[in-house]
Amino acid sequence: MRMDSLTTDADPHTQKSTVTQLRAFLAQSDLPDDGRLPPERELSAALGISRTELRKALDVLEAEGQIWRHVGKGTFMGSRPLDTFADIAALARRSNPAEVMRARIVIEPEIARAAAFTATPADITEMRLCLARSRQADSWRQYEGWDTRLHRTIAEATQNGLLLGLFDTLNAVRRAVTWGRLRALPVRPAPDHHSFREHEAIVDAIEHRDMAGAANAMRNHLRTVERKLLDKQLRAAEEG
Amino acid sequence: MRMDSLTTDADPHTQKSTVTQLRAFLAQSDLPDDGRLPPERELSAALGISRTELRKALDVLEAEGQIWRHVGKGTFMGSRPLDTFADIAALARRSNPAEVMRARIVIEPEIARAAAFTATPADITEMRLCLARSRQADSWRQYEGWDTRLHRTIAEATQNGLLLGLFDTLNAVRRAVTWGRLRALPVRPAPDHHSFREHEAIVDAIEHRDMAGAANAMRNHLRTVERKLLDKQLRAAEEG
DNA sequence: TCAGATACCAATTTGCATTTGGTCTATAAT
DNA sequence: ATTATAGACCAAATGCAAATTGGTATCTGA
Repeated sequence: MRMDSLTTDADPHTQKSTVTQLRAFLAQSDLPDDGRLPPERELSAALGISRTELRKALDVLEAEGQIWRHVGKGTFMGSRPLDTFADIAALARRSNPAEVMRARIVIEPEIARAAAFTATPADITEMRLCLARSRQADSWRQYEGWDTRLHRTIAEATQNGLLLGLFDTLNAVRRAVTWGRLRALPVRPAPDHHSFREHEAIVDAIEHRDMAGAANAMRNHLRTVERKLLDKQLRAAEEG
Repeated sequence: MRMDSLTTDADPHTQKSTVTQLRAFLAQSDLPDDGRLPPERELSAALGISRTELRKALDVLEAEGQIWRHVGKGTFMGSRPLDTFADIAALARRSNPAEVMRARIVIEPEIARAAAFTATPADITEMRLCLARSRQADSWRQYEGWDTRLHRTIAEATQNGLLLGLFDTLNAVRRAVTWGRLRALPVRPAPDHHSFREHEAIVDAIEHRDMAGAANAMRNHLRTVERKLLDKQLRAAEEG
């Protein structure tokens, strides 16, 4: 450990003064709402210091967490916005089937409730179409396709693009999460498959503008799915 | 009656033939990996038919679910992929403050309900901390920081990483959406600001494991925020 | 009456120039 | 010798105009 590293830090006074000068400038200048401060080239000119020196001062503020920077974007006051967790793969890696199921049970009933209030006749027509097609499905894969589309149509019926986006994210994670794994069985869902009745109850409630009924029907449906899923995992655990 | 001699007329035979011709073309031409087929203008020229007629044939294929189309993008084979916009910026561009508020009212009460079931003592301690800090805030910016952290702590308390991820997405969109715009007023929130009472009601309910109460308190809080937001927009509209 | 051609529209993509933080180098200063 | 300065360059990000593309309306002609 060489002590001269401290002395070569040449004049702590100088450094501190530039940081102080910068702090003062930032305190008195009113920044735009997004907290962005001027580009380094402008700021250094405005402060009458070199860009190098300014950057050293900015390094200090960044280390203190006062500012955050990003190439091409700029330098901003405040703390860096949390990493957009919107990465499906990352979410899926951190999650698991049970968690996905719980999240669905939290989110989707409320989406159904909202849809019961905002759904257009066209939405309901499409829901009915999904119902019919899912009954006619020749394979589980086809059935799953129409099931997914029904749930998404309900999310669309909220007429809220953000809710639809959140639903899509949830759905993408659901598909990405590694389950036991979906069988591509040639057999088709039994005509008395529980989802048929449950799906119909949901669409009926939405059609009748029964918000509470829609939420309950969706919750009931997802809880049944959850139960079947847990049963399946148990059986797989016993067999495996 | 000789049907086959009158091929110039617009009978079902002609229409069907264009569809067949199109099918044959698509079968023998190798499309790029994304399944995109040539623009309508090119394709109609290549097939020696008018764009109108081609579009009618494409309409048939689309109804059959063989292809999907999107303005500005093109026409593609296969089923339409769900636009998985996990992209915050894209979501924000398509959304607006009112929509964000509605989405919060749909999602967050249920998150609070789940949190009331799963919150740990440590979670509740942190919520109380956020409450206290928000009361002590010197500026709206500081207050907003603690408010955001409180809501996120509640989402964390669900112990569900996926729900937390969805909440973060919602929150990121909320920040990204351009409002009237947040004032950087030097004044601090009044000591009797409505959010203080409402936040406390939420945390109280969570602490008492009162799931319905937590959901109601959160809904009540967000509805108040929504009302204030609308009032503000109205005033801004009148002034501007 | 209806297919065909044309023009226009809005959503989207593409390409290019600009901006911006990050980094390196040469020069001058001390 | 060290350091500060200025300048140049890079990659990421942005902004903008032009081109592309599916969708739609209008006019024409048979």
